[in-house]
Amino acid sequence: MIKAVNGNEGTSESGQRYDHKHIEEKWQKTWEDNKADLTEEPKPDEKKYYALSMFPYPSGTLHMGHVRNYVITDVLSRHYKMSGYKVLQPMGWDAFGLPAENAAIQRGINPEEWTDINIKQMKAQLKRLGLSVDWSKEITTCKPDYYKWTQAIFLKFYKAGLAYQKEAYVNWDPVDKTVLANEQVDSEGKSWRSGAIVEKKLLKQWFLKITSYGERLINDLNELEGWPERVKTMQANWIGRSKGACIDFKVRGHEQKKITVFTTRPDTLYGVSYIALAPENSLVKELTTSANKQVVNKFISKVSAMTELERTSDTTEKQGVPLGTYVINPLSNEEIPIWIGDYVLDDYGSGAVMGVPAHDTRDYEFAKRNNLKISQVISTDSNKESEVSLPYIESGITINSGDFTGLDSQTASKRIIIKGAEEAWASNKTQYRLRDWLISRQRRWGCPIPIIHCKDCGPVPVPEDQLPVLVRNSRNMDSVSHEKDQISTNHQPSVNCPKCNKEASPEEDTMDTFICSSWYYLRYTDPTNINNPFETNKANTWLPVDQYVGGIEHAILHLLYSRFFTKVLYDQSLVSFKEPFKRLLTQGMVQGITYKNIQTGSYVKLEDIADPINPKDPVTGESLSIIYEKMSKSKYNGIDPASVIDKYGADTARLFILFKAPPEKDLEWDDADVEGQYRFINRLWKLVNQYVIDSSGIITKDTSKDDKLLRALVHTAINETTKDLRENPQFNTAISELMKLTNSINQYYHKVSQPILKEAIYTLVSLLAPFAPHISEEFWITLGNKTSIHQEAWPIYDKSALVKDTFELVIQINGKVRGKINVNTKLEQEQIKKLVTESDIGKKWIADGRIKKVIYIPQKLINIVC
RNA sequence: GGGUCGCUAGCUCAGCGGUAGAGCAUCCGGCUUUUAACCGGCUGGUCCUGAGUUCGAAUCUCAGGCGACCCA
Repeated sequence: MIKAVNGNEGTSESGQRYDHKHIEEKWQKTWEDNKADLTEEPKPDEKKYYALSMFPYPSGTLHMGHVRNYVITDVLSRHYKMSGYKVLQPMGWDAFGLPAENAAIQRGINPEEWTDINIKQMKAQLKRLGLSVDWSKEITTCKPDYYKWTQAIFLKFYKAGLAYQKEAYVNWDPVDKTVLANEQVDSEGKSWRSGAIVEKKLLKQWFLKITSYGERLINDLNELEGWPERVKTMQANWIGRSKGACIDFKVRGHEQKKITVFTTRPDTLYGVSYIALAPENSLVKELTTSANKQVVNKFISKVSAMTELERTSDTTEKQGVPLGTYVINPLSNEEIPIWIGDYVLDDYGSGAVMGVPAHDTRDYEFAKRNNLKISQVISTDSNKESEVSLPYIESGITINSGDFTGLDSQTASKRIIIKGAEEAWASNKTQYRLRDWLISRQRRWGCPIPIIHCKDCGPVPVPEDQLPVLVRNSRNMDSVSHEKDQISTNHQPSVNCPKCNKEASPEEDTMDTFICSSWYYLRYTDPTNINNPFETNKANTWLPVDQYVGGIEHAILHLLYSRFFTKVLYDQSLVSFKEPFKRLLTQGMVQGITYKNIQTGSYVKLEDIADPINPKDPVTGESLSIIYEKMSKSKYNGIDPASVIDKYGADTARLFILFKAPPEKDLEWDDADVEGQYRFINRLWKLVNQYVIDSSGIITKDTSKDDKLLRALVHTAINETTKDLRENPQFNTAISELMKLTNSINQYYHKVSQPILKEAIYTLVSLLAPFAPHISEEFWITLGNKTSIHQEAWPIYDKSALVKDTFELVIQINGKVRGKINVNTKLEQEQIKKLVTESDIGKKWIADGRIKKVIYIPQKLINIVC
């Protein structure tokens, strides 16, 4: 169905200068009036394309990273729409979170009003980009009509046993004053949001059982063919599957007690010289002899003050103290001392490790420091004990291992576990690094956890017909402190227990905002449903997302959580797919030029620099380095999208950001290149308008010989551009093709017949449409069409257009290019060989006519070896 | 330390067994309503290094160098 274009478009700007402001405003209004971007549901025989951008936090200002993200998604949406697909391209707001709450606390503003104002601002900025987003699907996670369903989904998890409360040592962010999930703390122990070093606190918190899905989350990565390899690797590393064994050590003198360790190297069992327990391990107290009690307690309190990073880092010294008790090695019957070590964590594995100093780096350091025995049990060769330097952590051949000596590591491990299984002290075990997802947040501006705590019944879910549990006190959040203990004294009015009806208290914490974003892509398919989070049919129609576009910073966090949610909903038969995002594109950063003083580390504003070619620090006079870094206020290198659109228009901004670099790479902002794109549009403007003038008066010429050449170039451009938009999108090369085609048309303009020229111009405008939607629409109308270019069909590649009568044959003699000749395509290899040997080039380079071998690549080249 | 990805014209990147290319910038010429725009044209490359495979390597293999990111 082709919609007629209404409005004031009948008057084109033909012949005048390119006025981007006027054209873009006109078309944005026309599209909105015509509801051009409403989603059409695909009929059973129609193909669908779900193009999704990671939705933004409504900070109020659009930055270049957003622009890049949404323009990429829009180009794909527009292309697939022209290619006959029914397309869903929605947009929404990840609207709960700290900036609104901090604004509320600091300035006494209502966080909801603050958020609404920001959304309004950002939406207006977004609309200037000319995105074909269907705004009727808009969702906002902080609105009750959305978070009601976040709560309903939480209760589904709860009822399935996937949400539970536990007292544990958790990551506490002292700046944002809330706990964090493990995924939200980086490898340096810093909060992903505030950058503060997190502390450990013992608190009772809500968790989601993501560990139950660890195996499926890692296995199904294999199905994600359209994901970047590095994102899959990062997720696999995060989940951290290791296959090994559990081994029980009996405690001497406590025959009923045993210590279980997990190890990936059962083959080193003969080399165990100590067992190290986590200081928090519950066995520590009863296994400590009275003589050792004092040092052990002292050590425990020392460790409790350390961060996880300090305890496990490679660079810190491994410390520990002995308990004074011993275990028995089940294989060698040797007595082995029990220690506690700072590098052993209680919540990983069983909170105990077997120390094999000869074959593990950290065990080696620990043994060296504490004078423990180091016995080598693995070597490269069964006879050469001294050949390897310790610690030797590779697998190899067992030595000094009793009945298991002389085996390779793999065989030894297998046999040792079999023996251990027979004697009931060992078993195979797969261990994951992934831990359960801590979702409680001690914040107000988040989705409330729909649980009521009753003294008699314990935690009780809020009945579904009473959802949503509304955000509390949002009107005067400024008056409320956020320390957990102070919130308690500032208690909410009590509620009644849904089970026993006695007085009870509501859960005070809110959910991690990553919960809200773990299912939003489903809500887009059915955003106004008042009975369910979404209708299963609708979700199954549109999902999985065909192309997801967003930043690499969510490689683990959001993408892992969303995959987890999808699998849970799949298990509850609410969706029919196991993975939400078929293809993922992680776009690179947009970087701005910075002038940095390397000595002082400070950044200098461009306006403070006298000579930008040879920049000097205005204070110290030192030379400044010119480097590109992610745009930010503190580096004075930000470019405001609004100012670029004002000056050059959205089409130029779109072309620049797409052309400058492949989508997954970082992009360096360069004003000169922006102007280059603006000039490109101006060249197009002249070409199209000149053609309109000429075509109205010109009588069709006879078909000339150049027709074929231009037509071949046109269809090459169709083919290349289409390939660049499919499979592995490369917008930079696609736009480069459009520039080449423009140059070709100018070159052949006066040499070809009218129908061929028309095909070339029409094709060029169609191919341009997804990239520069406003000017393409303008061109289309200027050319005399009455419908929207965005409703037209994508040009179809005609392979036969590329068939030529002659081709340029490259002549190689002994693999070196010596010349080229024009050859009729009908000639066979023998005829060509004759032609070449008799040519001037052949005569010159073929010595004495002795030809050893001829390699002929049809239509391309001939290589004569002599 | 491990993993992933890069290294091609001044810059940003294509090409991934068969003549090394595009855009921008530079330079030259033309034109005009000359602090500049536009049009046309020319330059410009040990394809990071070394070895191997091949009739032929930017492209495949191996080793090394440099850089980015992630994990430890």
